[in-house]
Amino acid sequence: MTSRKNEKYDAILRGALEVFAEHGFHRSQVSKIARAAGVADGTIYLYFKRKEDILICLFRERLGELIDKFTAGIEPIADIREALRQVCYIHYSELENDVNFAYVTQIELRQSDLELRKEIGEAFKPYIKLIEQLLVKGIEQGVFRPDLDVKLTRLLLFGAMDEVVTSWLISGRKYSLVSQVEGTVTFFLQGIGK
Amino acid sequence: MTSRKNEKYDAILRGALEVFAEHGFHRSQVSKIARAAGVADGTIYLYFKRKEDILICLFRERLGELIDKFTAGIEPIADIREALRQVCYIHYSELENDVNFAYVTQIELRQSDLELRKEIGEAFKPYIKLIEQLLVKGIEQGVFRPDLDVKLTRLLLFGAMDEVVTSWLISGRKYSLVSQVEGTVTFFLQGIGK
Amino acid sequence: MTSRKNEKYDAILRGALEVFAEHGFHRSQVSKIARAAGVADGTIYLYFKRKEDILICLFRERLGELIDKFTAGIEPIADIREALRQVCYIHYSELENDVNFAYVTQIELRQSDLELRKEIGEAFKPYIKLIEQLLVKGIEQGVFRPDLDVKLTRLLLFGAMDEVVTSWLISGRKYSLVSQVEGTVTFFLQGIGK
Amino acid sequence: MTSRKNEKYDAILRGALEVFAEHGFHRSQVSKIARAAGVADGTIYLYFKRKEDILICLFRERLGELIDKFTAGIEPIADIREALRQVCYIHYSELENDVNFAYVTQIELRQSDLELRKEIGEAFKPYIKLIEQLLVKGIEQGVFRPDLDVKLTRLLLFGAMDEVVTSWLISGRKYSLVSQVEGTVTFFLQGIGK
DNA sequence: AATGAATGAGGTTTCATTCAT
DNA sequence: AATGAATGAAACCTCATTCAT
Repeated sequence: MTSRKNEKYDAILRGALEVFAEHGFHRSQVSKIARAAGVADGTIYLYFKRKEDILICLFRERLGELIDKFTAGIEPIADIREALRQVCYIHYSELENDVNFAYVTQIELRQSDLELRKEIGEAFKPYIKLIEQLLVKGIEQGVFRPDLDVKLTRLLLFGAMDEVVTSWLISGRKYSLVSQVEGTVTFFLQGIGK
Repeated sequence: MTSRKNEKYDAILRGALEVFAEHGFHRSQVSKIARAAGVADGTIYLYFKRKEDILICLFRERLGELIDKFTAGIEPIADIREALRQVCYIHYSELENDVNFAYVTQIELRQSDLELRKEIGEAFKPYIKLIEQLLVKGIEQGVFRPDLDVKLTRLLLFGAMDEVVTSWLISGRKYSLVSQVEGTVTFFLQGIGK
Repeated sequence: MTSRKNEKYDAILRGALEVFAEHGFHRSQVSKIARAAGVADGTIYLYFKRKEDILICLFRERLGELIDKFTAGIEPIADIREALRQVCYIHYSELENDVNFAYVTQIELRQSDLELRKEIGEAFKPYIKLIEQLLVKGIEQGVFRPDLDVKLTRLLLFGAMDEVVTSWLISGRKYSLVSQVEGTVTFFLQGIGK
Repeated sequence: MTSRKNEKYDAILRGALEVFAEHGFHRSQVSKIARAAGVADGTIYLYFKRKEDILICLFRERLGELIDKFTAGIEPIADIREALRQVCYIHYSELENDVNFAYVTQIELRQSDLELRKEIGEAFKPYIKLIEQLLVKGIEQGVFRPDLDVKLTRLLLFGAMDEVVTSWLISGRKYSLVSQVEGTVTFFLQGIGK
């Protein structure tokens, strides 16, 4: 029942991901998304209030799944350093494995005004929080510098990874993103280590 | 003559910076920019091919000046670590001191499709190169790790600073950006240090 | 069975009257009417062919009742002048006592193209006819001018009353409509001359 | 110069009058009006804020002219009764001579919600005022009943004439409107009584 | 070089109506 | 008979760009 109900909703999100990634948000007409989703134009507005909402929901849905993967991925890891590596690995590998989603996240999602950016920032928070918790735990365990500014550092880590992904995308994905994990994590660990 | 010619050109860029910062790129009609610049709508097309060009040129002009400031700022500094601190300081302070430009750089400039993003990446290159040279020099001087992946690290540094600035903007500029220099640079130096 | 059938039919008309009066015909979505009537959107199309039909039927039903009231109201009155006064009184008092119906009659009903206007005119005919009969009887009784153009005069009477009602509605119903009966009827009976 | 400037404005109003009269307001697409006016769709929005504005302006312009004609028409007439006849004559003859304008005034103009109706009522005021002055003057001269409710009577007069015009239009203009002047004015001046 | 009136393509969204259940 | 999810046509308006002056 629920799955039936979500059928169109999911189809629209799938179609939107496709179209957004290929044409970019602003060049993606609602009718194009509808066609890709196999529904009528008007149907989209039964599930989403505005075109922008599709972008936001798309992002939220996928990011939610990602957060779960992050949480599940680092949970069993006792070593904080290893956990951080895992975060970076998941960040890079997930985006490398879903290029469409990577495009939407890195390029399209940024094509929005301040208002929307704030909402997106809100959606990112759980991830940022997760990094923060890692940092706090690391400080408690004496693995990271005790004088670390947690709020600043989480930005530095996220920003650094984010740029690596964007750059990889813009340059045409000519190299493996996952191969950058080692260099990134080494930089992080030295940076925040004692 | 040239200066006369530049008069309108500059006025348009100044007007555009104002309008872009206040309304965002997509909400900035050409006529609004023209009014802010004190010229007629059509005049803009004597100096710029398309609306997008204004954004690109605006960015290039200002970034050019910035690059000069960077170069001039670190030239006299012998200590590589200190030079890196200076880079970060200039990055943060320049954007903190010109909020309009900060908005355009961090928010509006990203509101563009892949095509435009590539052009912008091109404009950023001199800055990225400058960071790269710093890294190379640091490695040569034995101040930075010899196994540093220069191409990756420059992204990590830029990305980290970029995110700090964006986050500062989106959060409403409630704290001093320059006050984040120390934490940022410490993170960098430990991260890339021996 | 018939009454059961009429149950929904009536509910829809009641809902429509409510919604039309509050939002106006063009701003009254079928789904809004359906909700007000407590039925599904599709159900409406089991009873009415088009949205417009609801308006027409609504009007016809109520006008039918009104005509009956008019007929019943003037039947026992021997004095033609008094009968005319009664017509005006019913016209004003009925609309004053059902403001929703007044809105629909005076404002919404006019929001229709020529085609529809003709149909509405058709529905008005019995009322116009009733006025006409009154005039004829009055002439026969020697109470009214024998040279009266009946076809014209019925329009003049109806139009005059109609305008008084509309003006009362538009002005915000700040005075009693019934209080205008005396002035109106006096005007009818003796015009404005001495 | 001014005439040049008004050229398009007038053309649009002329086109709109044509299209409104033929198709009705709601069925008159902006593009249809533009074509009839010989301008581009967008041009319309240089002169009118919204489609509705065209209707309002069209009406105001023409009504303004009419008011002038009314004023000029009755000015030289000393006899109040004759002046009233003249008002009715102008009212009927002007609309009979410009059927398109008649359609817009009697049918299309009413197709608007309460908000707009109020604005239209505002535009009608000068005409209503003019009738009022006539009544006042007539009372002063002892030609009309001294106990006349001026505010009510002006509505009765206007409403009566208005209905005659509308009915003439809806019935297909099968008779001369001007031929109704005598009957109408006689009714006004002495009512229906003997 | 400068103007700004004119252009017209383009896209989101609404909502009356249908139809499978 | 009743539902309500789905449809998809339809149209206003915006605004980047042009071009006659």
